Amino acid sequence: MGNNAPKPPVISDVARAAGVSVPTVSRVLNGAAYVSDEKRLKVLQAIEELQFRPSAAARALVQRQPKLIAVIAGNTSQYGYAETIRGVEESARAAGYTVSITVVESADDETVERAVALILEQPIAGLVVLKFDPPGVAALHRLPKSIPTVSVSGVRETGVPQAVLAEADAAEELVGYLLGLGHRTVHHVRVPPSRKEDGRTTGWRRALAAVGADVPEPFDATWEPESGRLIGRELADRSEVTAVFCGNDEIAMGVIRGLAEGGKRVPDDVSVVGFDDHPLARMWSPPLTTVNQDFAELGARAFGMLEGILGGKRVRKFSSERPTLVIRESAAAPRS
Amino acid sequence: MGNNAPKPPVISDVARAAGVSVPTVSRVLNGAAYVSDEKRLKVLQAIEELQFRPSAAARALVQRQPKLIAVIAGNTSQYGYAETIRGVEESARAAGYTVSITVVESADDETVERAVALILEQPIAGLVVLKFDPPGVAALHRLPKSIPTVSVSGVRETGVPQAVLAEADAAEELVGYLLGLGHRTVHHVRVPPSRKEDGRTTGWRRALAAVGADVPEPFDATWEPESGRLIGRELADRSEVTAVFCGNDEIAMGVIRGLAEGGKRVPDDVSVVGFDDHPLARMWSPPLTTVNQDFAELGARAFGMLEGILGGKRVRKFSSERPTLVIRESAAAPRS
DNA sequence: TTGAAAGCGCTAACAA
DNA sequence: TTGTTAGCGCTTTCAA
Repeated sequence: MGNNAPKPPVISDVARAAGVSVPTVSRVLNGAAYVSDEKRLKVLQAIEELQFRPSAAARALVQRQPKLIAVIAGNTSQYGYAETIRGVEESARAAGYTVSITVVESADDETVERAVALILEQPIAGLVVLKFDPPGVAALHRLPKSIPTVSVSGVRETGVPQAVLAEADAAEELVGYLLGLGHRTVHHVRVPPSRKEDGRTTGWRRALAAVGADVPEPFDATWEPESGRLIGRELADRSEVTAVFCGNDEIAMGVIRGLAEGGKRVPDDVSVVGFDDHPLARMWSPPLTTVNQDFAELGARAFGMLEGILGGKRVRKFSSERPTLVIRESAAAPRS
Repeated sequence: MGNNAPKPPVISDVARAAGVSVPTVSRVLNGAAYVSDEKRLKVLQAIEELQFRPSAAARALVQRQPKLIAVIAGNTSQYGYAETIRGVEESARAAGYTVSITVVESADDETVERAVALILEQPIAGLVVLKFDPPGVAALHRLPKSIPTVSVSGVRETGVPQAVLAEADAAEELVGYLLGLGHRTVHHVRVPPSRKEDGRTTGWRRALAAVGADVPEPFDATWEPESGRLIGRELADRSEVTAVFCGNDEIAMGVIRGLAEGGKRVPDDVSVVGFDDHPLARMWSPPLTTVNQDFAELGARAFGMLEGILGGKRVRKFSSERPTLVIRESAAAPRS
């Protein structure tokens, strides 16, 4: 079997059916020039009858403005990523663009190169790169400068225009809050950083420095909550830890579970805070103190910048937003 | 400012630079026919120098086989959706395809029509429709049959080829387990169903019928854990409920929180089970008893079927997989 | 208001 | 092994 399907009608079929020339059909398609009502009607009818859909490929070729935006990301199902992508997709769709997603699984040359090549094989109008992690950063470096690009990140950096979340400031505030509760210092479990150090970690360091607190060695988690659980178990055995700042809520949940398995209660024995304000954060026991980040808005903003560039507008280098502290019940004063 | 960027080189630029004809360049590009090593080298050099990338639009136009797969979904960030999309993307990428995502926000005609039109404006090779919910189902109905399509769902249905999860069987097993624990009946909180009734609900009904238990009116949640919390609060006041089967883990977590707010403990006062085996399910307190569904595998399977169709192969109508029960600690025998 | 002609960047057929 | 010639389906001149 296979392709015995009747091949789709093309513009000339419509023209013939309507008894007009091809350019006339094109004109009604684009609503561009004057077409007599009579012919317009005939054309419309023919289109309807034949179920005609103009070929996207041909259009892209001749118009030189594809309606496809490519998003490059290190992963797609992690909360922050998924929400950012949702924001991009939603606003892109409203503006008549489709979005493609390509994940770059690791930062090694071959993987990055393959993913980039794949993307460039598509007729794309522009790119949004989620550079929350090393693969994203690596991909950004491989991209030809000739394609309009916007990046999305948690820290300001020079380069392409960027939609950014002021994570460092928010993290500093959050850790400052913990310190204010009376904790001597705050331990840190970080998620995979985009570079040597990401905004969350920087903010943590700044808060500790501000009060002259000890700066303990951070723990490294992966994106999996399970890695948080393992770290939680370790933490449970360290009697000096009274407060833990986790790189995101999912890791915080894992850490809390690990702590529980190790016999420690939150927030009675140790305070644990997260980051992102995941929808489950407030359902957790205890409800998580965290920082609310509007990733969907971030994605929308990134698309907005890209749209500006595509429209030939002058676009600001940065568009940043400040996350907000959300105090719930997973942090308390240390036991005296 | 805007487009003062030098426009990208095209194949004829390469041909000129390499001192060969355009088709020769095309030949080395596609590795198709014989090209002398000498010319091949020159061409390769020219390509490198000019940073030439063949136009995807032109290729799609002439080859009639675009390398883009469109995924249509009711949402993108919900766990099951996100994972399925990841599975599609991953296997598509391995096969040299890019995937685009379009969300259909509701099932109303206009929304569906707009989304479909957007997708059809792209040069797509095939479609994967996630019909876990009404928007997905509606979209599927609007799609022209001329485009190779595969759907993904929790229940077998005729129509286009389908990758399916045998949710009803798994739900039946899970509810049966609860009944086996000694519960008189099991209440049900369902997530937005794809049609009048989805597999999870059907399985629940079957399990109750099998033992002649009462069939209480199900509760309807949205995709938001918060809706589960609200329902949990209601449930807390109903002393006859001893076991609750939730449509997914996130809702289960919300329900448990609501129950806790209403003074009920899980599983001591009431047993609650979820569905999906979300990565956070085992981190929860208590760890959630649920059903493991391999959505990524489901997505991969869907792409596999699509690839088969595109390759002109004969493809089976269904490809199903049986989820597995995961017993943890959120369910126990009822208090006597 | 309309049609004829040209061309977008590429690949496929056909000679040479 | 290579170049010449034709399109792919559409939009955009340019005349009429």
